[in-house]
Amino acid sequence: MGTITKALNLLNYFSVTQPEIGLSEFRKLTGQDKATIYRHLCELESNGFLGQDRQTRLYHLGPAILRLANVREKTFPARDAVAPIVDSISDTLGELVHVSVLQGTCLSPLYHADIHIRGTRVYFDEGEMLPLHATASGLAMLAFAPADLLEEVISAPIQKFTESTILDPNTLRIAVKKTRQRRFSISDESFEREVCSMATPIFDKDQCAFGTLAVALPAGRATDEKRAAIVAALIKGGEDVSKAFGGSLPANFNEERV
Amino acid sequence: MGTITKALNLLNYFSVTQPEIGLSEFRKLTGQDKATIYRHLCELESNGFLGQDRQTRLYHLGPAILRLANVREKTFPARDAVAPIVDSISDTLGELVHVSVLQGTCLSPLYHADIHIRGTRVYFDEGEMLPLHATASGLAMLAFAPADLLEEVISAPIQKFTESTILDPNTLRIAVKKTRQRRFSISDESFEREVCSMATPIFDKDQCAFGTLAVALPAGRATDEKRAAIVAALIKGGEDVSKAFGGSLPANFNEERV
DNA sequence: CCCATCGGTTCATTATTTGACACGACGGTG
DNA sequence: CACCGTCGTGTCAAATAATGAACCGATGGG
Repeated sequence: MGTITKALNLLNYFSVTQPEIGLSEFRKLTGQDKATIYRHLCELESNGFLGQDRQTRLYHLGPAILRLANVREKTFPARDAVAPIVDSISDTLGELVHVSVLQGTCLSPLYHADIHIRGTRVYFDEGEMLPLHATASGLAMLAFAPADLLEEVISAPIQKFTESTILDPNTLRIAVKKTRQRRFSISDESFEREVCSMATPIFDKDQCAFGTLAVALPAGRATDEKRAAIVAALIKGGEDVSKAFGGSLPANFNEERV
Repeated sequence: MGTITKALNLLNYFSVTQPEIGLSEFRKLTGQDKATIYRHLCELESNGFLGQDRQTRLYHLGPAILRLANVREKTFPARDAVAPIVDSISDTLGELVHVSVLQGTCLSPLYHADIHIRGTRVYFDEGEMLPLHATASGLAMLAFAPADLLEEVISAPIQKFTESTILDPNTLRIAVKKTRQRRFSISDESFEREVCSMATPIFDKDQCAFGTLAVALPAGRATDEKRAAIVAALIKGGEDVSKAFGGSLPANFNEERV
């Protein structure tokens, strides 16, 4: 692994729940040497990717990221492009909908539409990465990405999130295969308790799956009728989102269904 | 210069006017070896910081940046905090106002308020870095940052933007000193033709200057009355913005004025 | 058909990174 | 006070990764 990757990886430890991280904590998180991490942190800081609190000495994400995000959004308005589609699906279903894109062996949220109704709703954090093996989005991604992605996930240690998290490689292979046949995936509380989620892949202009469109709802609300509605919305929405990215569904995508 | 800095530096070449960059172009821009750049680009891409168009092979900023920007804004809502203040100043003055933060030897825009009136207005790009020696913001920054920043700027080659750009180190020193005395800086067409700009520093909770509040307007509109109004707005606004960041003005800041 | 340009790849050399250890400073705690 | 953990530095030999020149295949002109 190159030096650049190691340094950039440090940035991935920041999340909404952990916006500030100290040197010792990084050592625990990464297992790397203190001096190494420190040098990386300094270099990231001097480039504006990190900032440091003078009192607590804790590090946090820096302003350089905002500038880059600005350029990215102005020139590749992906979020703007998907937002109306995701919002619309969320409105009709009355559930949380999100679009995430593959980043290494995780999915990174790109946009999500919250719902504003009374009662329970799923909490979703756009700053948190989604694991491939435990989420509906992940299954949908694995099912339509090149096969070596699945192998990569299986070869790594598989983290357990709930009682329903798939831990066995073979079970995972079967779930992925089933997802490929159905064109959408289902996750019943495999990532978070009480949360049911369904997802479908989205494709770029080369017909490569690069992310997912997903719906997440409290398990108690996931009746058969609701599920059917979600599937319909996903199948239509998946195509819409792909188009919004300038992409299109693979030719055999519709026929693959069993 | 470390490997990490070199790689991150590649990201800085992206801007709204140049959202896609190819390998050869990077070679021209950086002067580095092609293979080196290529490896850096690959590593940045595999971490989601860059994406590549399969047809044109050009690189663009990746989605990982969006996620990090999201975390940053959710946890350190700097833009949200500053926005109302900047908007308000812009409204009362009827001119473009922006807040930028120091990043290395440049200023990186954090937020700006456009004006929506007929006639001329200054174009401002939040994705573009501002040089320290040629802008009002830069002078204000230099005047209140540690002295070695000025030395660093002077020791580097000084780029000429217009006929009025300060190129001579001593002239720059004098301008900085004057700015320190006045508490605000003026730039008459030293960065862009026909643009007059004025700025004041903003301070964090350690009373360290970390950025600037600035107003930019067409030179023709910069009458004496207008300038007086801008100075008043900057002096009040500088304190407001500093407070919004949880900071405050240095104790001797008001007394320094001559 | 030749030449230039571009993205991508290879490989031996070189320079950098790495991690272990050590030291000083700081802040909190018993 | 002594003790503890943490951050920030240094040093240094060994390991590793970065480097740049050369090379390849594809593409597009003239």
